[in-house]
Amino acid sequence: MRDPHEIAYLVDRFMRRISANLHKKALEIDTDRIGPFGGMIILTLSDIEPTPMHKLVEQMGRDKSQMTRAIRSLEDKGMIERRKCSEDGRVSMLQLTKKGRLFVTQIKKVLSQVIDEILAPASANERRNLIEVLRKI
Amino acid sequence: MRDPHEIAYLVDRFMRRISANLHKKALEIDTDRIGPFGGMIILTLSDIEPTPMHKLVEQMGRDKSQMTRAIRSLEDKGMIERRKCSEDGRVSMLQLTKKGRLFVTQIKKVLSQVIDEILAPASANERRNLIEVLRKI
DNA sequence: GACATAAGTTGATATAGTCCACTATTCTAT
DNA sequence: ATAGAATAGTGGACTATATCAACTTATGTC
Repeated sequence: MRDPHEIAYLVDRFMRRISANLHKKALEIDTDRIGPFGGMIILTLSDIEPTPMHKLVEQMGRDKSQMTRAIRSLEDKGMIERRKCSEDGRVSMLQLTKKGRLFVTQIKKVLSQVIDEILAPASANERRNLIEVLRKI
Repeated sequence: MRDPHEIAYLVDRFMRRISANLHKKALEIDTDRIGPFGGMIILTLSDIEPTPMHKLVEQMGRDKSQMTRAIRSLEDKGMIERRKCSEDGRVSMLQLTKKGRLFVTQIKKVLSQVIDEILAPASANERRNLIEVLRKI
């Protein structure tokens, strides 16, 4: 690695481009003002639901108090449902509502466009490798 | 690409791990409470200084008003110097102070440790490819 | 010189992240 | 069986980042 910080810089740029492009394109579908963080939660949830909150926190690497508030906001907007876990009185199980699931399909559509645009300069092979390495680490 | 959002998710995780690990290790050297954004600015600046502010804004993909404030804060902490450009009365030229440059060498040291740890599971070849693809896009 | 444009600043507001203390459960070891 | 540790989630206070629009000053253009 030539410059130790170059990779941090590149990854930051990459993430930032995704956010910026997504923001532009998602304005029309994000009628409830879910925002990027909310969108990320819903996407993650769609992979692992139903799930207790602490799993989501772990998966996303966020602070739990932050998650509490974000979840409540999404609940208020009708995207997420929470119910008490019967086996463990401490945990809330989270899952998407019908509205939430519909929203997920919309975000995925837009997101895949955005990612596709950004990855355009890379060959199919390079993309595969990129994803593989990212998974590994 | 199997899941359109997987890559966004992976990149986010990657960036987040860098930030979190860096945060832990950088507490001792960040005596002035520069913070992650400030650190990023100083690193970027070390590559392109001296530079007008709008170049920095462009390079980092941030909002210019945000940059104004961050720069002033770094100036107050003695990391950055700004002087008027003689050719164009509108632009401020930015460059690191001696203190700023010293700080850069410290961050780089810590950052390279962090990146190295995170990239540990990837082979040298994979790392090279990763960086190359990121540069391309 | 009138006018559009660009660099940077300021204000207001919104969103995200951090840290700590707290409650209510559940687990563990005696 | 129960005292004490650990875990899931909540709430408060605070800081850091981000966004957007209005504004000032200086440059370029016609």
